[in-house]
Amino acid sequence: MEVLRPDLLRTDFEAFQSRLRGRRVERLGRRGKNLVFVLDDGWRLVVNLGMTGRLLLAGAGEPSDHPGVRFGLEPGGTLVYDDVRRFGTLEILDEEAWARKDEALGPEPLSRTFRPGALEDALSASRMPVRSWLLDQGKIAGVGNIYANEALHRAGIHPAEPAGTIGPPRARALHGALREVLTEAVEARGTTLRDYRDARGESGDFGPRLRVYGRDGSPCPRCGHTLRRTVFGNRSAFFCPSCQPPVGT
DNA sequence: CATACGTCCTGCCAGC
DNA sequence: TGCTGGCAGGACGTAT
Repeated sequence: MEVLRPDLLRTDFEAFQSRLRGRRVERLGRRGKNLVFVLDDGWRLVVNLGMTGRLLLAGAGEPSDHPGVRFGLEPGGTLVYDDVRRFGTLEILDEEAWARKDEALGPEPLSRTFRPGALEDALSASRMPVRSWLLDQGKIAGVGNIYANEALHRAGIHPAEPAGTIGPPRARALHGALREVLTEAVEARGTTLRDYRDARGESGDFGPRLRVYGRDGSPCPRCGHTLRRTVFGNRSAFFCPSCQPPVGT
């Protein structure tokens, strides 16, 4: 292993190396935006890609521009964690530490056990703008700014509307919209705005299917009104002023 | 406790 | 052509 960018590690460098060296990866998982490598001793390597992180198999696709950590694999090959902006993190957790992190995350939107009623109840307890609510990993796991905005457009909800005023019918619509957009995006292997690549170096194909994200000034694909952009919570929100009317109008 | 905002970091692109 | 300001997929710490 080679750590070129120690600031990516959330675990002390010595422990990071010694906990990984010689271990076998028993399985790979995902929880929210965290990639989980379960090791043969029960510890886990947990990777969060942040904005621009990628995991690449060296030699499989494009070369890594900004390698942060290189893992030598047995019997051969190299897995590279690459990240221009270095907002991503890598850490080694034991079962207990992983359980705590897991519990701090909200439900998985694509899980069978995620029911419309649960979303309805959770939303009703908050006064946050619903777009910010969707980005809060403790409330619902794995939803980022692209899919939060896309789901809200499909559900006809203004991104700045307080979560608590949405009410049962639209909460059910949002539940369906989230599952729909996430399922379609996964099938398309993700959205590549600029940097995202899968482990083979391939771009995702969902970009052309975005209806509002990054499309302010263009016509709404549903009604033709001009899409708008606004900023709150330090993040851009994109919406159709006609399909997603502000609360009270 | 819940919510709001600045910050971390680098690169790209529109506009002047 | 070259510079500058704004903006970017996330999440955390601090302030209120």
